[in-house]
Amino acid sequence: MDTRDGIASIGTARCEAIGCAICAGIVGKTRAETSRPRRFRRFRKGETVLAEADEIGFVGNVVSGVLRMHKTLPDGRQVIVGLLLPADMFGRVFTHTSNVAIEAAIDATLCCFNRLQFEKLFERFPELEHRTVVSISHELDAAQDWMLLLATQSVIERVATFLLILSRRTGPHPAEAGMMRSVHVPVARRDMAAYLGTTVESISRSIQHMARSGVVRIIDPQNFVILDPRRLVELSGHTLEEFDLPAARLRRLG
Amino acid sequence: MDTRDGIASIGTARCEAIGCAICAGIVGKTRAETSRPRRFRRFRKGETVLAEADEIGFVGNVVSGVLRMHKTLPDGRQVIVGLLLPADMFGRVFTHTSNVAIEAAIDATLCCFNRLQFEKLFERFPELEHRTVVSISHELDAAQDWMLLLATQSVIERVATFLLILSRRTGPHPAEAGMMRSVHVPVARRDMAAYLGTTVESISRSIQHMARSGVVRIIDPQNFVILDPRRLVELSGHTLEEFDLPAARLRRLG
DNA sequence: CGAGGACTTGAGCCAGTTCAACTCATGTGG
DNA sequence: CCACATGAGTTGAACTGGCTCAAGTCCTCG
Repeated sequence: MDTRDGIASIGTARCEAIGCAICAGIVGKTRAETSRPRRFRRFRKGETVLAEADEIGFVGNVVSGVLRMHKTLPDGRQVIVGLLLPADMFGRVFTHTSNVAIEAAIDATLCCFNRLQFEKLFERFPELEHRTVVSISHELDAAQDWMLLLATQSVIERVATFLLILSRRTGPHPAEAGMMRSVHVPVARRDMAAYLGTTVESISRSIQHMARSGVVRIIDPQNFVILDPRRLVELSGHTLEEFDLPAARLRRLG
Repeated sequence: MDTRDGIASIGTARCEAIGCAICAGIVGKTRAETSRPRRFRRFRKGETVLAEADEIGFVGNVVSGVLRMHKTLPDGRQVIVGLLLPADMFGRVFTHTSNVAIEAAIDATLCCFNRLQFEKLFERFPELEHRTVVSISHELDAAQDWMLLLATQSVIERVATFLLILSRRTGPHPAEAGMMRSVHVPVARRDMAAYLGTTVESISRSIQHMARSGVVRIIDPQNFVILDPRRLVELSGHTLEEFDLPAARLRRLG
């Protein structure tokens, strides 16, 4: 089953640039044939993409911006079960109603497909369904990792882990030497707290503590420089390898 | 895409009885052709089915018994990220290494397929891949529900939720009237604690408290009778509907 | 019968929550 | 342009749910 030769991305430049899993999975001779069902949609910060228990009308992936998926208990307590960054898929195939609410955490552009049309594409592009399976699998992996974090880790460990994950996913590629890693947190404290299963106060104390002890420098509430990656990893309770940080390349920054 | 006419379960009586998602998804004229790659395997309580970071050699589903999936931090803290009951799928397609360790929580029989052979079946039986997508989606839903539980709920709420979920999944079908629901917890306190992100002591205190206040009756440490389903649901922080418990049918038992 | 494991119960302690006050940045209307 | 409101973030102080440690019971198994 070698399909690699047949694969040709038919996405726009933007979709190609971010490694859009969906568009890369669509194999077709003509651009027109395959790009018809796709539609770009913009959502402003705070707008709802899909409410909890909503009919799932469309699926797709994030082109720019950040989406947050959250769940709410009857009494109002809520948790963010995932942040979706560019290239991540959202929505669910073969599923009528959503298990989570999806909102734009900041202004976002989405590459959307009608769900039923998207499922129909599986017939012509089996590779697309395989990619969908892999995408959901990764989301499940992330959810299970997060369960470990929520069930066993202290607040400081959670914050450290969160910064390291963001650093790996969104940070500029690490220079060969130097390793001046800046981290941009794309959401406010409130969302961070809902994601990490704690309160804004505890988040604030953890971050200030890490700053006082020289592990990170606070540029502004949403931007940090990781001064000491090794110690940040120690604080996270994980190992260097889990964040793709080879020990050989790390050194302390002044 | 109407494949329903073509679907014929080729599983054994046992697979059919439990609604085995995989075997039901395999469409074939001859039993021999499709049942070849399948193999039943038995695992004794405590045996490892798949270790964390292991090569995923086979996938399949649970025929009888219970599997536990768990993750471990470098320092040894661990959490159970899921229990797999009969009819649940285990393993991961299109994935080389496992994100979780899988062990038999009690003696278990598994219906196993070589992973690569299983993926090959997708070509002939697209319905099988669809079912796989749905299966992973349900696992993701469960993981997200659990994140809500771990991030926001008190220990008593978690225990109540756990009992209600087990009651729905494994309990005898509720009589039209009476609703004498007995719940069998298929794992020991230690596993319950690891699943609910707490300690055996806290689990014990919660259960004893529910017994003292007349919500459940303790038959033995792993068997309970739900005396007051309504109050158990209240304790869980959820609503009746979330556990398929129509209010009209519930009444307090003496 | 003794050892070991599962479960329960008690008592003290602490991480993290809650509540409250304060700073600072942003925006709005007179 | 200032007065004021509003929201985000930080910091302090007190409280508490659940953890830790310790002891005890009960059951199973060799």
